[in-house]
Amino acid sequence: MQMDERKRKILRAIVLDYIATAEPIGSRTIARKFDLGVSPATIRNEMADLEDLGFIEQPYTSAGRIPSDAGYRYFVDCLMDPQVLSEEEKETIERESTKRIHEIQEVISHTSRLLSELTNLTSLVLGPQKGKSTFGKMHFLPYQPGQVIMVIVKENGAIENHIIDVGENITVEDLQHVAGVFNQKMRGYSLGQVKRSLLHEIYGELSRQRQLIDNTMDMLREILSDNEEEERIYLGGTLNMLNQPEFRDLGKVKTLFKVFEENEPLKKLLHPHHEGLNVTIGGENTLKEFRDCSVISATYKVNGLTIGAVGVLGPTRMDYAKVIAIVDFMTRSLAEVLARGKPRGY
Amino acid sequence: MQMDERKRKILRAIVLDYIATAEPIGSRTIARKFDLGVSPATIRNEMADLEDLGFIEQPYTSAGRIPSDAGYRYFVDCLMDPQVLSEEEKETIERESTKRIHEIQEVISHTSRLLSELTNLTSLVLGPQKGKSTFGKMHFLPYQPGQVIMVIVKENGAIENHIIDVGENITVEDLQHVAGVFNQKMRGYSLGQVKRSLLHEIYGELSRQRQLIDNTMDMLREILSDNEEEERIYLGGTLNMLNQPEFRDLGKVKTLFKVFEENEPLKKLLHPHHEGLNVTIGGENTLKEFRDCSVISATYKVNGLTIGAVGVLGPTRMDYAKVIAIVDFMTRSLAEVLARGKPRGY
DNA sequence: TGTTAGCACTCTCCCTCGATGAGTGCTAAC
DNA sequence: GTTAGCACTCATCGAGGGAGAGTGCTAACA
Repeated sequence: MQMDERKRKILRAIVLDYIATAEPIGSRTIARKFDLGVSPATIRNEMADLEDLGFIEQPYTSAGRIPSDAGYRYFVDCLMDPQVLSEEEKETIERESTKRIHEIQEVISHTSRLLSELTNLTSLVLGPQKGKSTFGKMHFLPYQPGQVIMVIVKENGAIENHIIDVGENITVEDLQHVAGVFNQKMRGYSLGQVKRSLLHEIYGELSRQRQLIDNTMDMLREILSDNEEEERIYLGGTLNMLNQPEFRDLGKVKTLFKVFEENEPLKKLLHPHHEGLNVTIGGENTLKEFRDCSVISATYKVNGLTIGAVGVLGPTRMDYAKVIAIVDFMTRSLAEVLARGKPRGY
Repeated sequence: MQMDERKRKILRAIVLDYIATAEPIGSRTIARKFDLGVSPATIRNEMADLEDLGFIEQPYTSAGRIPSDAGYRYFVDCLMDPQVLSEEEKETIERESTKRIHEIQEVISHTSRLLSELTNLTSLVLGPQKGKSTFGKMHFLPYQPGQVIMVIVKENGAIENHIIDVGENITVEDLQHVAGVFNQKMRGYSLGQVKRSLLHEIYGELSRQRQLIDNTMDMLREILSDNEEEERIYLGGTLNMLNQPEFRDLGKVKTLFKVFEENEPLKKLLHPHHEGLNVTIGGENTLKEFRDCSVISATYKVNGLTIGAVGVLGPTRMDYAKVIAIVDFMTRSLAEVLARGKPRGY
């Protein structure tokens, strides 16, 4: 048995209606709502075929049909009318993206909020991967007696400062000397790359300031370690899930929200199978908690380099066309923002 | 009608049982579970009195009784056995608090997590109020061509850095001069306090670096404005609410979680009526969303100065004795941690 | 051969009804 | 003042039945 034009039309009708109403739909209703020019009986026959093909299923005997994961997949791949955003929506996104932005955090939280507001679903945003956390330059500034501020500029432009104890009898010259040696020896290295020999050299040149060096190295270790914290995924609009009829069950809500508190599963959800836009439907998700959910995700690039991803999580019964359009537009807008005014910190 | 010893015993039994089971309790069950030496009928009479006094109520005719807000209040004020934490619990808290802590953020998130884990309720933590954000000292460091890093040390010890554009033709001497003037004129002032005359002076002395001054002032305005962001309340264990039978209703969950997303209502919840430990029961909360909830909150001090507050939010039917003990112990532990190794940023 | 009308059948949903049981308030006896 | 007895109330639960939506099958039709 093969798909023909009429079967396609009927499948399309079923998916569209189910997305809109969340109710199983029967042959009679299809005939009434969608003008297919055939009687309910004919539609019934076709529906039996579509069920054999695995595209639709019945929650129970003599209920209407609902799309299966495969049905949604076929719909997304072959049946869906690509949608363009309304001017209003485009404007909302662009208005946000023209705001001046200082910190990468702000970009992420804006994006996340916008995505969830526009889709009424939950948004996932993976910020730009930090550039390699390699040592750029170091400065010391006076702070309290016995303490100095160590300012580290990484090669990716991020700046961090920490206070370190130096003891009372360190002079400004000592500090300048230490900073000078570090700046000369360590530029471009991450801490993992600092070889023993290099350490040796540093300790050799700075034997007098032993304790200062130790403290400095401790801090550097912390700052330059590729902190996995950075890969945190930002969630937005989790409460929107509560509005979905498929989450009327408190147990489901609980397991879902529990997963939201962890980072790893979300990362898995967002990590793309390939570059560009991904649609993952229901059981295609590896995690069983999300077998009723779909994810539309997309990576974004700056200067031809993929640096992050955004996504939208919703029930399998989501408005794919619309969400895809939003995610697509959003990644473009985001890439633009990042390319234009490179915010600090990545 | 007055409370007597037997009425007190019965009220205590009702509250204790309802806290444990979340089920209305009847005279027969009280007689069976609690050995009061009187028959159910006697208890019934007393319960009628307690209802007249407003301490208990019936969800519907011929159901058992449950404590009213006033009943809980009487219980907390007069009937409750103060509880001491188990050694195990004390140890858990103290183990956490001996960890070395760098950032105030970490202290807050630890506290929040611990509180919600120990109580199985939702925790609220208001971090130490930042000290006055007055200008301490300023440094400039080289960054990119045309940009410098401005490092601001506030008088409360917090350090922030920002990048500002300076144009190509600024020399190191110019920068030093600017920093010098600011350091001399502005120490100890918050931005609101910078008088026109002072600004005048600064502009007068630095007329050559007009643009740099403008940019610097912009940044300072941002950094020194008493950012209300700082007063954010940290929530922990919000999901614990889902385990409470009183939130089996999805509608309630939704409104509750919606409030959780805002800051102002939570602040109101936590802001103490008086120093030390506060118990706010049900309708005593001003917000209607929390009329089924109670809050145990407490302020904490460092050097005799109240600097923040923690709290636990749960259904009115919570184990007051235990939660009070935990919150109390926690604030002490927190004060200790903060007094010992003063983390940066407040 | 594909399409359609008719029809019996199935299954959920919702309402009603009665039994059950917990708990009460009242009364009268102790 | 306390207690036993009793009639009464009301939520909960399960069974039963009607309504309604939808199906699959069959036979007639183009």
